[in-house]
Amino acid sequence: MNKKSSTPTMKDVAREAGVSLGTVSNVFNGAQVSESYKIKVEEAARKLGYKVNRYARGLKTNQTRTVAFICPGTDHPFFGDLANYINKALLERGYRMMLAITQYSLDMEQKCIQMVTENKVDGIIALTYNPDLRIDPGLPFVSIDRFYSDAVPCVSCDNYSGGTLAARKLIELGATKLLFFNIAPDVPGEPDKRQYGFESWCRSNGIPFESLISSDSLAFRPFLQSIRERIHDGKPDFDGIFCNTDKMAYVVCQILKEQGIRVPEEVQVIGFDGTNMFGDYLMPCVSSIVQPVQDMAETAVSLLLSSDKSQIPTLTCLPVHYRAGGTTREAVKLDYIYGTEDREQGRSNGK
Amino acid sequence: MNKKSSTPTMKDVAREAGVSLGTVSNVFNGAQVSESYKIKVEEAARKLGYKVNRYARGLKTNQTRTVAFICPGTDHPFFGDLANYINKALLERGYRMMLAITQYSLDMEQKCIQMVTENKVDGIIALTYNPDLRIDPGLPFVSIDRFYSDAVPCVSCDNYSGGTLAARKLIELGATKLLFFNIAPDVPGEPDKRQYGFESWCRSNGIPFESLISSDSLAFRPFLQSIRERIHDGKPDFDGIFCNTDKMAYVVCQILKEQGIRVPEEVQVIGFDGTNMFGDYLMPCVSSIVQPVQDMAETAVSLLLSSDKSQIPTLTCLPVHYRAGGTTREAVKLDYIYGTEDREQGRSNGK
DNA sequence: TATCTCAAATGAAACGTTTCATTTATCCTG
DNA sequence: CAGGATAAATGAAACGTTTCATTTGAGATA
Repeated sequence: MNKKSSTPTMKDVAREAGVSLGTVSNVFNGAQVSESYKIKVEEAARKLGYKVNRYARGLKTNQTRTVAFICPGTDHPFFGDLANYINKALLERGYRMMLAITQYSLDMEQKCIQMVTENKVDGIIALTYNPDLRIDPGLPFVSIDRFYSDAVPCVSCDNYSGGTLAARKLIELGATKLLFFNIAPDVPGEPDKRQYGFESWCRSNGIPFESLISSDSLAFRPFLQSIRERIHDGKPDFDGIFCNTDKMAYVVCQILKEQGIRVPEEVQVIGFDGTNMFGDYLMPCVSSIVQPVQDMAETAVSLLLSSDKSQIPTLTCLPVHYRAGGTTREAVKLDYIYGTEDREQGRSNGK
Repeated sequence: MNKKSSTPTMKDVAREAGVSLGTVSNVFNGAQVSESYKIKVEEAARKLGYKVNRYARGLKTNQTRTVAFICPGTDHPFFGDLANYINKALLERGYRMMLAITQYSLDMEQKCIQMVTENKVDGIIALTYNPDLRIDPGLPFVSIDRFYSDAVPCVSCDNYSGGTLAARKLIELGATKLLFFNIAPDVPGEPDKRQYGFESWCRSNGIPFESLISSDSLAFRPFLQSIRERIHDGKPDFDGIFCNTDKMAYVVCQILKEQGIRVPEEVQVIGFDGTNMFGDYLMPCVSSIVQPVQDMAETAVSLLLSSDKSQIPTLTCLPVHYRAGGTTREAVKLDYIYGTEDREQGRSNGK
């Protein structure tokens, strides 16, 4: 019956409907077509099971309604959430997300840019660490958490205020001598400002504090070592800790527990990220400065897709807030599981 | 200088190198080309900054070296890990992953299939729930955790043995009366076998048990309600709980805590998934039956890409194992943080 | 009726590759 | 040195769309 068994093309649809190729194209692109022809074409397309060939279209139009998100991995809850929200925001605007994973490798970051460029994406949102990234000035690009240049808009949260807030909260909740923990990043980035905010607030308010920065750039083991050295047995000489990430906060809590130091009774701990594992159901979680992940995703997408390129801010810092968890001494009893209806976030599918 | 300012094509490279179009193509596809010509072409390509146009190539070859992974979301640690490993396995084989997120919506599952088909992927790996999914028999397809038909290979873990193992472990660790918790799935799937394995082992060994299945299909709230009803105040009439997922296990632990029941002293809890949040650093985590996520990813990829389609098993069940966490009474003290060097998993970048 | 207008339909050309039937060059063999 | 065999290079055609200059035809106008 069919001349060929392969997937039907517009030409097949045109023949089936008894119209020209251009008309078929016009139907699928919403151009001016008389109602009767439109119906004929749509019917033929349905009958043949026609699907547009995005490669032919992309070749011709040179735009793909696809945006790349380059990120270290989906294995970390923060990145996983971010990818999820960016995907959502793009979908709502009629775009597709192409995810490129770098596995925390600086070389891969450049390769991913190359790859997504070959795929003719209409823009790139990137969470990268490589300071020497070569960015094509012709391709819309939004960076997350890393400032490259005035030509590359950067979206981050208000890290500085987050640091300030953490210090203030710890003091308000009864701590008197503070510690800051971090792993030294090997390239500067927006998150560094958490420390500046923390230290600056402590200084302004005459609060004694100490910052402990594990030197070895990106590995976690030396970090464990250095905090274990700092937290010697017996009575600790501090009672409030601010960690640069939630993950570090969990580790610190564990080490405190090892040493027989009770959290939050003796020492209170605040992390950063607001990691929302298992929705809100992982309890008790670490107290944390919450990044507005969804806002960041939305903002990155709308900046990238914005048509008025002259109006785009160089750096956008979105507001953070504090979320009480199980590692601080809140006056009011926590009430997560009994929480209000709006905490339920759609279907969970039992997972 | 340049005839046109747009991105250079193979034609431009051919002109620059003083060779024919076909030769340029041969160079980039590893066909037989003399060394001197190869060098000329590569030099010209570098000079012009030539990048292959995947849309032109895809149009011509009708294959894209891209595989779609359709999954509910990257916000759940299990899916996030899976996506990460599938991406890795594909990359190692010279393929790219295209991620399509369904947000747990059955309609979206079909739309995602449509979308990735338009994008001419070479195959699909899907973690879906819709029992009526229309699957193109001409396109390689591997399903995860859901059996569709003999024509669609399914990869899962050994859920049945996992259920068995959970029951056995609880008893070995001193429990005497067991409980199983789950949310009733609205469509059957491989994970259902966890319950069968659990119950079957209990029956064979004369262990008293009870299975509590929250009826409302996919929401988490009724689940909370039903376990709270079951766990009434005072002395519980059970001392071991197996939960169908880690997330449920965390919730159950939290509710037990609310009721003043100590874990693991009075009641021990085992979950399912082996969720590896923050690498291995979230401690103490829930005791769990660990799914071999990486193996599952590798297997799905190699089944999909296997050239000998006649040899592909209908159902592949990969072995699970038990991982002690903080919710069971192990004889030996846990030692995660002090663990051996091989627990460190590459760079963590401070996140 | 002849002419003009304008919307609708047409179909050839182009997008940047790969493919493959020819052509050209090189090296042996007798 | 003629003839044959092999390897390398060539360039036109094709992939399935979109685009756009052109054609068609139905009303409206004179």
